[in-house]
Amino acid sequence: MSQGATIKDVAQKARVSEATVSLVLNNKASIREETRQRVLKAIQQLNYHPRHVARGLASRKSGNIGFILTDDHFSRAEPFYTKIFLGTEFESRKYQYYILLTTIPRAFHIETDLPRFLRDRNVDGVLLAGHVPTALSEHVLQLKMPHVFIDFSPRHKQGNVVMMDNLLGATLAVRHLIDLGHHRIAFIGGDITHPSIAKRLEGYQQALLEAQLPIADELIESAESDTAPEDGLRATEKLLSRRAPFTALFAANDAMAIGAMQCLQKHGKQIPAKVSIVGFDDIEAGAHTQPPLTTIRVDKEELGAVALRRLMEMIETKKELPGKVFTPVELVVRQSTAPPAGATNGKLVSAISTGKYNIDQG
Amino acid sequence: MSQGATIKDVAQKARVSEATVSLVLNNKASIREETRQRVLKAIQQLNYHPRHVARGLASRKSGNIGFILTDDHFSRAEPFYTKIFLGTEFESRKYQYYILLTTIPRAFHIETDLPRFLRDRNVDGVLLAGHVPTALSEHVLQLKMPHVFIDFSPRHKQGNVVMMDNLLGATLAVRHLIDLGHHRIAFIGGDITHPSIAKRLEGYQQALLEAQLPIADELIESAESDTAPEDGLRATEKLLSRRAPFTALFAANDAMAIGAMQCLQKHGKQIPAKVSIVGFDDIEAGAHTQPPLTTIRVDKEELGAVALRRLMEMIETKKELPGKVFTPVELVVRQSTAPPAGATNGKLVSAISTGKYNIDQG
DNA sequence: TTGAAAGCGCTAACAC
DNA sequence: GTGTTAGCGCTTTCAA
Repeated sequence: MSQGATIKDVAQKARVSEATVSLVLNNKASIREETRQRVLKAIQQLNYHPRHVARGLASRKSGNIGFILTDDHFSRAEPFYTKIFLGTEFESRKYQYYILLTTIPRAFHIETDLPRFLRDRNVDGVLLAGHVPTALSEHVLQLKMPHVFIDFSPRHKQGNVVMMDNLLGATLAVRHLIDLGHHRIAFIGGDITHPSIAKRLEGYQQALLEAQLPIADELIESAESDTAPEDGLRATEKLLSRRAPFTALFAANDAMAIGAMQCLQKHGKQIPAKVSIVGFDDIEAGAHTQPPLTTIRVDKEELGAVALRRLMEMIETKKELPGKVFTPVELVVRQSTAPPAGATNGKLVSAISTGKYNIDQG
Repeated sequence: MSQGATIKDVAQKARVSEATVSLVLNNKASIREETRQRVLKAIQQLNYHPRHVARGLASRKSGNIGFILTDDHFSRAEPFYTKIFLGTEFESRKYQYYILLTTIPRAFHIETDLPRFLRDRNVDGVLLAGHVPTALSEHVLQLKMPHVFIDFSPRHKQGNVVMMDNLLGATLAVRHLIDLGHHRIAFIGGDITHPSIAKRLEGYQQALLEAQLPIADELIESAESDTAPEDGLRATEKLLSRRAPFTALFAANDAMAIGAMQCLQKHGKQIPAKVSIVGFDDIEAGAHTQPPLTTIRVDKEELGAVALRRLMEMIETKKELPGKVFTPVELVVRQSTAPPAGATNGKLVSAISTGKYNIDQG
């Protein structure tokens, strides 16, 4: 266990004090270049690596970040949060920080399910990904521990949130349909109480307004309670039963879009010949549907990386970073969208990127 | 940061020395019950939680376990390794240990991609899940760091391995088909160099031998290089082209089984009326195929938990634990299997559990 | 059964 | 610029 050189060995070898080695290590004070080189050389020769725990104790920091999400989010088939985590973990390497990933049950009880690292004070800050229980987020606030919410915005709190740009994404999706020549564009979305879904509906409406197209209630179906393929299927079924014609459909996410495709195909409506479809999220399954799904791509790794950077900044400056950050989204055009039957002037559109991070749009 | 009671506060409040508090905490020496209670009470009153880093420095342990897997394994759509990790993380709580999850690229270079915690000595042991590069496993061996391989057995090393019971699982699958009355049972499997796949083929053969059925080469197709649905589809296509009749098919995993189903259905062979199919792994998609897939279930969380327990034992005893451990598997009967057309005496079979952990079978 | 004291390997004031 | 001196909050001998 105790194998490996310590700072003491380095100090001796370089004929300086331990303090100097520490200063070089953390390039704190200005050190004469010559001594710096001597220390660096000793470090290399001894293959010295600072012990993370020792550093933690002395600096009164743990050097760890907690990453919390509910177990169902994590073990879901679509590796959405997994990729966010990956982005976080990768970014954390630049800061010499470690990520402690833990899941909490969906039915969260604060007495039994509170992540240990919160009690142990074994993290300097936490990342909360996806929908987390209010009891937990309130506890974190109360601890006054630096934190960032990812892809979720708790009701009782503004700020410290990193999300994908739902509003812009939805707008891009619907604009794409409009550009193709569609006028009657339907929307399906479940769990409309979820802030992300609500924003996507808002984007849909906004794009229609922009184009001076009417917002027709009979083309909006958002009563389902979840956003799985089955919900998409049911929502589309309802839409069809209203007999209000539409040539395109924007689904609040790819999962629902896939359900919608099944429903439409069952009814003999070819995609995109009869109905164009756009989804949201760019999940893997969407690339393998027949036809492949046009969608809005979200950079999950970037979401995780941005959140970590903000958190590190908060930890270093000991200040809250006000505002939400929205990470870019982009339109990915595949084969599920085309000009409506009989259209004359559908513009040709290719993948559109979206500029940079927008702050505080929400 | 420095908020929170320390051992000193507890000692004062309980009118004992810090050493005594420590002893109570780790119930090391025999402490008089009365003092123990006094200490415990003080701990509660002060809501004391030992600082993880301080403990680590003093005990010369990090209190962390590293969990290493390749990034493609981790972000794969089927949350196989994710669930293994979940099992590990959950189990680690009992030991007051934290898991440091890190991914390595598939194209691993030891100079640039070696997990930091190995350099920092920030873990007391490591778990390596799935196929990991030889360069890495050799480095770990060389560090003499306690380690357990999960679902993978490096060529250069026996022991310290936890796997699902591939041999038994395959045997159960094929026995099930035999019990239903099948005699002509095909096998498809890709990447036969992978130890797990090889074991499954072995189990297939063993079950046939047991039942005194011939092992027919023309019913075995294992030339594909991977085990994805496409490979299953191709393998089945080859099988059919040989015109050797079969009434049942055992696929080396569910992914291939799904591909096989597509192929057979395309050729108008109804499942299970014309051909029965059994897969392996019990992935989620298998429950939603038409018909739902009979398969071999693997308890992924348990796999992770068992691996952690073994690792902890190695850390505590400072000894290697020789031998491989095989975690149980069970047959899950769904609708993709039935007696062959015209069968008279297919036994009715329900889910069969498999007894307990077998050591060193492989 | 308990306490005193040393020390784990590093950082952080404050001198010089 | 660099060294000295204290710790950080625990565990761990070794005595008593």
